[in-house]
Amino acid sequence: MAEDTQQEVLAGRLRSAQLKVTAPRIAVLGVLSGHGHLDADSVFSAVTQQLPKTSLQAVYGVLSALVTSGLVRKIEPAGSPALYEARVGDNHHHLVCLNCKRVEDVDCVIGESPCLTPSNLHGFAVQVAEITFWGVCSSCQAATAELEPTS
Amino acid sequence: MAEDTQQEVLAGRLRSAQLKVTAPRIAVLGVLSGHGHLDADSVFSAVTQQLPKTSLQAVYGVLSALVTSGLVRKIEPAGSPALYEARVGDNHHHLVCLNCKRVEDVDCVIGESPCLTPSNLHGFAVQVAEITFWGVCSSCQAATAELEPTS
DNA sequence: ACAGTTGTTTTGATTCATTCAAAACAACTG
DNA sequence: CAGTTGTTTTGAATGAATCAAAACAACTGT
Repeated sequence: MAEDTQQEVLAGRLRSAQLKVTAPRIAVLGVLSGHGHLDADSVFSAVTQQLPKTSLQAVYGVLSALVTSGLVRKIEPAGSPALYEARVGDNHHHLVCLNCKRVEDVDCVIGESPCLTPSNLHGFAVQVAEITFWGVCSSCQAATAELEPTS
Repeated sequence: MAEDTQQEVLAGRLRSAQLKVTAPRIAVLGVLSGHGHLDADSVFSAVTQQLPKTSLQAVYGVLSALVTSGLVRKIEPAGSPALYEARVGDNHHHLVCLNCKRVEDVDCVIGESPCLTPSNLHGFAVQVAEITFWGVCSSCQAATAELEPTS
């Protein structure tokens, strides 16, 4: 059935990253492939629905292994717990809502290379440029407009 | 003496931000004007040298008041506690060492505006773009080179 | 100069996300 | 299928930051 093939795809990804294939790892990878940006606790909740005896620490362990091997990316926006996403390898950026902390992907920035070129490197060997756009998401704009109809 | 005029300058900055002038606030502002990027605990250590009975919570309270009023900027690089800096109003960016977490300022990015223009806003009202450059600082490069002379 | 009001600082406790460590256990190798 | 290696569980601990109430200090107007 479809679930099995999906599990095999995920297992293959784990194997090619030289990771042992375990049920918690498949579950975590599956959850992250479905949803966008989840914190450890949300991943834990989702995982325990299919694998009830998984511990939170196992989730932390799995996430850390997946991040280290490059299968999952960890982002840490100010004011939120760490978030994990399965979209990887394209160094995309993020839009974060100042109000509700919702996160959206930003495919890339116009021009691209300017953002990777600081004017003064202070002797640093720069490896990546991480851009976070802070703003107000559409739902929060709507909610604010409702509270202040004419100001 | 010079110290008094410096204190008056800091007091003036507090007044023009509509903040009451208190000894802990002047001390915190003074510490941040001298050094670069400090976490709450380092600010606390520096402040208690001139004002021994200041509490850590007071430092947190002062920092939060200064940040809210725009006199101090708070940055939260992944993997470090929050850092505070007195340089404010110019939306400069940061270079962070992947190894030792040292932070340096980046005056601005070549081109500047491209980095403020995401390709898809997802309905967000974007207010600021924050750029963090991750790399290895010169001291850590030197330390690594010493451990692996020819590889 | 001083009393009142407002806002700040202290004191003490608590929260949350995350990490550590040891023992029990399961996946891959040959 | 047994052995090795690495993972997961269990239980506890950490660090950074926040909350709340009481004591206190800065500014206002008189």
